[in-house]
Amino acid sequence: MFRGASSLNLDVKGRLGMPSRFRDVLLERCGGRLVLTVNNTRERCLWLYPLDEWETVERKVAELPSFDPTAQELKRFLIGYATDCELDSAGRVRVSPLLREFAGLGKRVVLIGQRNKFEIWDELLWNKRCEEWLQQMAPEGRQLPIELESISL
Amino acid sequence: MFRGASSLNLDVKGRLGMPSRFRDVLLERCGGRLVLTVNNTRERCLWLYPLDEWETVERKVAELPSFDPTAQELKRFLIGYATDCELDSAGRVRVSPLLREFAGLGKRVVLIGQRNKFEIWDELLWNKRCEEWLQQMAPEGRQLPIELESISL
DNA sequence: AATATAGTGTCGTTTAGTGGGATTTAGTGT
DNA sequence: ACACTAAATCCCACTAAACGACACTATATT
Repeated sequence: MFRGASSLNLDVKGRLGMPSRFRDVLLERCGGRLVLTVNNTRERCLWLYPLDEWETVERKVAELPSFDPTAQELKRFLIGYATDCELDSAGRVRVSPLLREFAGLGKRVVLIGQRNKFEIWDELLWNKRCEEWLQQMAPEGRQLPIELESISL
Repeated sequence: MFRGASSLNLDVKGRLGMPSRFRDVLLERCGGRLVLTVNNTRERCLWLYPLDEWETVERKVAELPSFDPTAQELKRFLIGYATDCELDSAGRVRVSPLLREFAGLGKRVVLIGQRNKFEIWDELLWNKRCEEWLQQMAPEGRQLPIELESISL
């Protein structure tokens, strides 16, 4: 399972070097074959899946009801933007201009491990969202969803 | 279980020496393998878990509902920033620049034992918050949550 | 007072991260 | 079908940061 944040930069050719701690795992698990797509749910970032994991996700999404507009859109974006890619000899993946544009990726990006996948954010955007999140959390009387009220970490 | 506060400093490379009283326990319990992440709930500090303990926490967080925005963000931060680390030969852990920045850690930090985990604070921030807490606790008629009303210390 | 040990700083080696050039491939127009 | 252009891929090289080992100092302990 993937975790941890890394601050990285896209080079002029749009390549993103995966942190070395993930390379061996990815090579062994799926031969370095990955799928890069967009996250169109609330946040503007990219999702990076190992190929095998992607395939189960894709199946799940494909099976959503065909007449629900929300499901349709999810399907259209998630599957529509999904791009196969492979780690090069230096452990990098290429991020196409289309995907870069969608997520507003500049030179500096942040890679966030999220268990079965990674999220890729523009660094400025990520920092901005961090600030917003922390401010939202601050108020004393904040209403928390029921599951969080009682969680102990 | 971990208790007690220590005032320590990060060296120029961002390494933090664990107080010796914890080293043997940590080595024995989880081979010195730890997970360092952010606390994004109201306070700005880092959390340091023994690997085994972290895994149960991660599982709890991962199981939160996927469509609740608050739970989503909790997951994004807690798991997103979680960094595996290991005690070096001198009993130190490296704190990445990203994590240092998030928690505003300067040279002087405070390590607080909190039973199943540690908290790591910038010392100045910690002192400031201590003052604030002490002042908040003072008022006589302060409203306590129901669970605290009846606790016996 | 002498010894041990915790805490911290420093040095040298390794490797991760990144940039750049050369070759190949694909796309486009004539 | 061929040529031309642009982009993608491969390969090598450089730099800076991470890692491991060692050393020093101050505090605590016998």
